[in-house]
Amino acid sequence: MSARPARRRQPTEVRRAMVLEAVPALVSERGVRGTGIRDIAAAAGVSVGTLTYHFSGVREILAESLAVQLAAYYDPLRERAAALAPRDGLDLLLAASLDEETRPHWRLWFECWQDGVWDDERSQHERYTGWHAVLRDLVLAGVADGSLRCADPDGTAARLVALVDGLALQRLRGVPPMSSEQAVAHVRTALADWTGSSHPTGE
Amino acid sequence: MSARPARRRQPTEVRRAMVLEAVPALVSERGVRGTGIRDIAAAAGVSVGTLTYHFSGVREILAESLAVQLAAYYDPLRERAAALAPRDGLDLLLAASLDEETRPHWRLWFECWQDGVWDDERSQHERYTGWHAVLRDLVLAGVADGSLRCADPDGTAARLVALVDGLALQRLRGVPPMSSEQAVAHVRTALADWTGSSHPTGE
Amino acid sequence: MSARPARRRQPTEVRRAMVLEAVPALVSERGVRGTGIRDIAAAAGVSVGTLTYHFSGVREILAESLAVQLAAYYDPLRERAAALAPRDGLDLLLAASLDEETRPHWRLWFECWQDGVWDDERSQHERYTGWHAVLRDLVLAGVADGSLRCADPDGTAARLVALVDGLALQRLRGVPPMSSEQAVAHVRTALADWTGSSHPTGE
Amino acid sequence: MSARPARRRQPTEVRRAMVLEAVPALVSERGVRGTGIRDIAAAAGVSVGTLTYHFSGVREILAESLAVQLAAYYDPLRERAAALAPRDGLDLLLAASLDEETRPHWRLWFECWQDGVWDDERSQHERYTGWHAVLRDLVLAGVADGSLRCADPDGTAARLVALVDGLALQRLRGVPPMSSEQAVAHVRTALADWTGSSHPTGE
DNA sequence: TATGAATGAGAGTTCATTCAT
DNA sequence: AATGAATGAACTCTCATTCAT
Repeated sequence: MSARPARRRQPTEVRRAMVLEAVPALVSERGVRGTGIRDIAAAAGVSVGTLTYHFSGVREILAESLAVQLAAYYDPLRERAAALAPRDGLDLLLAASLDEETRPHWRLWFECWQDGVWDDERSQHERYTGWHAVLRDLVLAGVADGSLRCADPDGTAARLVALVDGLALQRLRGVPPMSSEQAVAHVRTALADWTGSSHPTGE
Repeated sequence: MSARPARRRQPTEVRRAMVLEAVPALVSERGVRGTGIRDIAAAAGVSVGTLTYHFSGVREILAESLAVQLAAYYDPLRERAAALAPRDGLDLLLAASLDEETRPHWRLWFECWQDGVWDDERSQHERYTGWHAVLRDLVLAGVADGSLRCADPDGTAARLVALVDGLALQRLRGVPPMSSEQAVAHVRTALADWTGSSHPTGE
Repeated sequence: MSARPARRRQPTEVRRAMVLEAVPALVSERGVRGTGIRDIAAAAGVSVGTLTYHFSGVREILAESLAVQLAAYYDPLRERAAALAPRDGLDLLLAASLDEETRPHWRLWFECWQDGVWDDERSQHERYTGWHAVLRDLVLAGVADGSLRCADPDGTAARLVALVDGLALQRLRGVPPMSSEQAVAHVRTALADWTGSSHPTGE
Repeated sequence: MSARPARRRQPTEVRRAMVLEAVPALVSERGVRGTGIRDIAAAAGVSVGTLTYHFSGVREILAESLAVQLAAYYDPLRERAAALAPRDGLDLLLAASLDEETRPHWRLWFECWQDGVWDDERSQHERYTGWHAVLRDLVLAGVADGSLRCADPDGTAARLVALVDGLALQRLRGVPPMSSEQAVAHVRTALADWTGSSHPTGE
C-alpha cells in the first residue's frame, strides 16, 4: 500500500534481529532450497544489499535464524522443566517437542541439517548432545527420587530422542497423517513402558 | 569410420532401466542436491538429450530411481520375513532396516523426501503405509499365534516405524555417533518392552 | 535488424574460435576490467550460457584469446624472420613489434598481465623468455656472420626487449604522443648504436 | 559517556591528507583492483561516509594519492639532481628510478594508468612530459658543458624514458627475473652508448 | 532414438555511492 | 564534519530444459 516505506536506519543488531524474525515463516513455507536471498530481502522489507551488509551471506542468515529460533523455544522450556519434579519435567519436554506450534521448528531443523547449512558441527552437537543430556539427567533424577524406574537411563534417553525425531518427521511428512495429540500419546506410552511412569496428566 | 562408436539404440524401457541403475551410487556420493542431469548423463554413459527424451525431467529420474531402489531392497526382505514366524519376521525387518548397508537407502530417502522430489504422494504413501501395514500385520499375527503380547498393534507399529526413522536419522546425522549394532539393540529393546517379545537372537 | 538470428549450432572448437575472435576488439575498446561475460556474449552473438558451456569461465576466455592472438601474430613473424639474414630478421621483428596494427595486441597483453588473467606463469614465461631468446639468437647469429658487432648479446637482447616494451607502453598511453614510425626509428637507432648495424631500410 | 571516542573533526585539507597517506601501502599490497573504498576507510581509520564527503569518489582518492606519492618521491630527487653536474644528475635520476624501493611506485603507477584512474590527462601529461623534459634538459646541459655527446637530445631522452619504463615493467612482471642492479647497469650501458658518457661510479 | 550445443532465468555476492542521522 | 546503514545495479557462474541436427 505504501508507495515506499522510506529507508529506515537501524543499528546492526536490530536489523539482524528483524531479518532473522522473517526467515522461519519463509522457510516453513518454501523450504530452505526455495528460499533465496531475494525472498528474504522482500520478506524483511529491505534490499539484498542490506542483507549482505549485515550478514556474511545466505548461509549465515539461515544458520543464525535456526539457532535463534531453537534457543527461543527450548531455553524457556528447559527452565520450566527444571522447576518441576523430574517425571513431570520429562513429560513436559517431550509433549512440548511435539505440540502443534513446533512444526516450523522441525521443518527448519531438518532442512538446515540436510542442506549442511552448518559447516561446523558446533550447533548440531550442541543441540543434540544437549537435548540428549537434558533427557538423560531428568531420567536419572527421576530414578533417584523414585518416581521413575529405569535400568539404562542413557539408552532410554537415546530411544526417546529417536522416537521424538521419528514422530516429528512423520508429522512433517504428512503421510500417514498423525495429529499432535497422537504423537504426544505415542511418546507418553513409550515413556510409561520404559520408565514405569504413568502419564502425569492422566492422573 | 568414427573412432567413437555411436551409442546403441535401446527401447525406451531398456534405456530407462539402464539409466536408473546408475543413479543411486551418484546420489549416495553427492547427495540429491549435488546430482545434476549432467552428472547422471555422464554416469549412465549417455547424453543429456537422451535423458530428457526418455524422462520428463530430472525429478522423474530421481523419483523413479528411488522407487526402484527401495523396492529392490524391501520386496525380497518382506518375502523373507513372510516365510518366518511373525515374531522372527518382525525382528528381521526391523534389524535389516538399520544394518550397515542401508545407509545409502536412508540418505536417498530423506533427501528425496526433503527436496520434494515427489509431487504426487503416491510413492510416499505406498512406502509408508505399506511399511506400516507390514509391521502391523506381523504384530497382529504374532498376537494371534501367542508369540507377542500387545494391546494396540496399530499404535505399536506406528511407534516402531517412528523409532526406526529416528534412529536412522541419527545415524545419518552422525552426532552423537551410533553404530548399527546399537541402533538395532535399541529397536529390539523397544520391541521387547512393547510386545513382551525377547530377542530372537538372544535366546 | 534481424529479429532473431536463429540458433545456429556449431561444434565446440568452431564456436570457441568464433568467440575468441570477438574478444580482442572488445578488450581493445573497453579494457579487460570493462569486459564482462555479457559483453562478450553480445559481441559473439551468443548467450551467456553458451559461453560457460564452451569455456570454464571468463578467465579462460581472456587467457585463450590472448594466447591465440599472440600466436597468430608472432608465429608467422618469427618464421619470416628466420628466413632472412640475422641482421634483417632482427630488424623485421623489432619494427613489426611496433607497427600500427599491434596496438590491440599490446593492450590485450598489458591488461591481461596486470589482471593476473594467468594463474600459471606458463604463458608469460613462454612469451617472454621465448621472445628474448629469439632476439638473442639473432644477435648471436649476426655476430657470427659478421653483420653485427656486439660484446654482450644477452644484455643487448634484454635492452632491446625493454626498449620495445617501453615504447609500446608509451604509444598505448598516448602521452606524449608517439607515432609508430617514431617508435620504430627509436628502436632502430638503439639497435644501430648497440650492434654497429646500420638500418637495412636506410641504405 | 560512550566508550568509543568520537572521531576528531578535521578541516577538509587535513582530513584529505590523512587519508591519502594511508593509500599507497594498501595499493602496494592488494593492487588497485583489490582496493575498495571500505579498505581505504578502514586503513585510514574513518568511515566510508567520511571519504565520500571529502572526496568525489574512489577514483579521486586513488588519483590524488598517486599524484602525491609520485611528487613526494621525484621532487626531492629532481632537486638533488639539479645540484649536480648534468652528467651526474642524469645518472642519479636514472639509477634512482630503478632502485629497489621504487617497486611500489611503479606498481601504483602502472595500475592507476591501466585502470584509467585519471579521466583527465593532466597528471599523466605532467608526469610524463615533465619527466621527459627533465631528462632532455640534463642531456642538453651535458652537451653544453661537454660532458656528454649527443646529436639528438630529445630522441635520446625519449629512448631513455622508454628503456626505464620497459625495465621497470619487466622487474614488476618478474619473468625473467631482473635485479635492481642489473636494471641500473642496463640503463647505464645505454646511456654510455648514446651519450659517450662513461659511468660516473665506474671512474 | 540419440545427440550435445544453445538457452536464459536465477542464484549468491560485491561494492561505489547515497543519505538520514 | 562525520557516520554507517541502505541501496541496487552489475558481476560471474549454475543448470534444467529446449531443440536443430
